Amino acid sequence: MYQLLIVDDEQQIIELVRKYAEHEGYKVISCLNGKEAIDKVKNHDIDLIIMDIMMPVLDGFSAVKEIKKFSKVPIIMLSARSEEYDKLYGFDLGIDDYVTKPFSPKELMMRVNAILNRYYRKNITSSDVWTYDTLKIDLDARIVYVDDVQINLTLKEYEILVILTKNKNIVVTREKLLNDVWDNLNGNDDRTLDTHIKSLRRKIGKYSDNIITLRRVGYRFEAK
Amino acid sequence: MYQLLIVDDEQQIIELVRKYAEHEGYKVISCLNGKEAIDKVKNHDIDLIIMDIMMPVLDGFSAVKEIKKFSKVPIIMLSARSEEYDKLYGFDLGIDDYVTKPFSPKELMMRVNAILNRYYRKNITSSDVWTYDTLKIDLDARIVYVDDVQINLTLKEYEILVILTKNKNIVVTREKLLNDVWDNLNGNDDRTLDTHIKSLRRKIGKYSDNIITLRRVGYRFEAK
DNA sequence: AACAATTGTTAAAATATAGTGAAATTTTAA
DNA sequence: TTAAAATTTCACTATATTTTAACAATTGTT
Repeated sequence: MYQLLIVDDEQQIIELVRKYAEHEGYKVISCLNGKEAIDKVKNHDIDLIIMDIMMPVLDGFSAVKEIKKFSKVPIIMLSARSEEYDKLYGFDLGIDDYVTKPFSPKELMMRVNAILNRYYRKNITSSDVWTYDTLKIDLDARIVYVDDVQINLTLKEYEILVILTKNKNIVVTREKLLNDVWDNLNGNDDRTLDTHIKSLRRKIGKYSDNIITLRRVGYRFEAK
Repeated sequence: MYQLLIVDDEQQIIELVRKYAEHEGYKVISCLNGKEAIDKVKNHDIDLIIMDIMMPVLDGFSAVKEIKKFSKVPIIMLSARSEEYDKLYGFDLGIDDYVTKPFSPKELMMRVNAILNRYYRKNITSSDVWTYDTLKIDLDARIVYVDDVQINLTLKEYEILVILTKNKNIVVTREKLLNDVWDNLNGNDDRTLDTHIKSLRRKIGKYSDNIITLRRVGYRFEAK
């Protein structure tokens, strides 16, 4: 479960966002200014910050600058349209997104979801077992089972399978696979990827048909 | 996928922005002055323009004035710092945002994202599905359904359908389709496009009549 | 109505792309 | 160092996709 930190000097805003965030299944903690926010990030396991810019004691900019020194937590900034908007320009603070006030809480939540998905997609691999029917991928142990029988995948085969299943029902382009599985992006026109797909398909047996080929695009792991 | 048009007489700037924009997943086309920009907007499916003001042949203001006559595409203007008069003038033209040079490409991208999200009211979550009656286009999975039955479209068919539905109730010229779906604009007088339209219509069955032919102009996807 | 211009239709040809299997090469582990 | 495993390469095959081309149908114009 993800934990959000909401930083705003208006209690009303905090409660509004809290309501929506909790409805989405997030845990919420909050505080009223940048100084408190720094403390919270130091002492809690925060997954994402929603921070206002104009606040007493310590403003959003300064807080972000400070937080970025010791944390990589993604941040969404809130700002009133005219004044603070321009301040964002010129600062390369590494903010992930920003939303101007007044905002729609629903849209804010969509952005929160998007960032959390994007940001933590790769980290989800820790301590998790991914299952589709009787295809099981133990990401900790790096073992794949089909019908409870362990199958031996090579590094490349395994990485391809993980990328495809992590993006189940989403097309993964050839280019993305080449970039992700292979460090060097060759202007690749040999059959390396195809060959690995082939051996992967052979090894996962009855699930080979779940790896759909999309000509001129890439592959998609199809899961109901 | 959104397509950006970058208009600047400095090739360096174009390449800088292109690099960031492509990294964000945008498709980029570019040109060097306002006159070319007008042509590009007429003949390509552009979702947002990033345009410099000071350019030879035709400056940014004149180009915007012209483009606004026939298109609602959102525009971000670029300009050298401290041209306050220019700034005001620009906003009068219905420009969506304004960035002064030198700018941070990351910040520019944030503004691009913000405008595209606001303008097209599209969510940035992972489930991007366009629906008209029982015609459903899952853009992530690249799957099209009619009456909940998956239909298989080739790359070209799919791209044509996406462009048409993205511009629902708006004419997409033949030339736009040829430019957008095919990289190379042949002085095309064969029946390639028609053939693809034909097979697309066949595949989408009862929705084939929603693709309206406009003689000498192009096609329009008609949605109530 | 006659004609020109444009788009629709069809099947076949041409092209592009992914799949395959074996061999060559590189990496890894013993 | 050597054998085995993993990976890449490559020629070839299979197949899907795209284009071509000839002709038909439709629409617009006079």
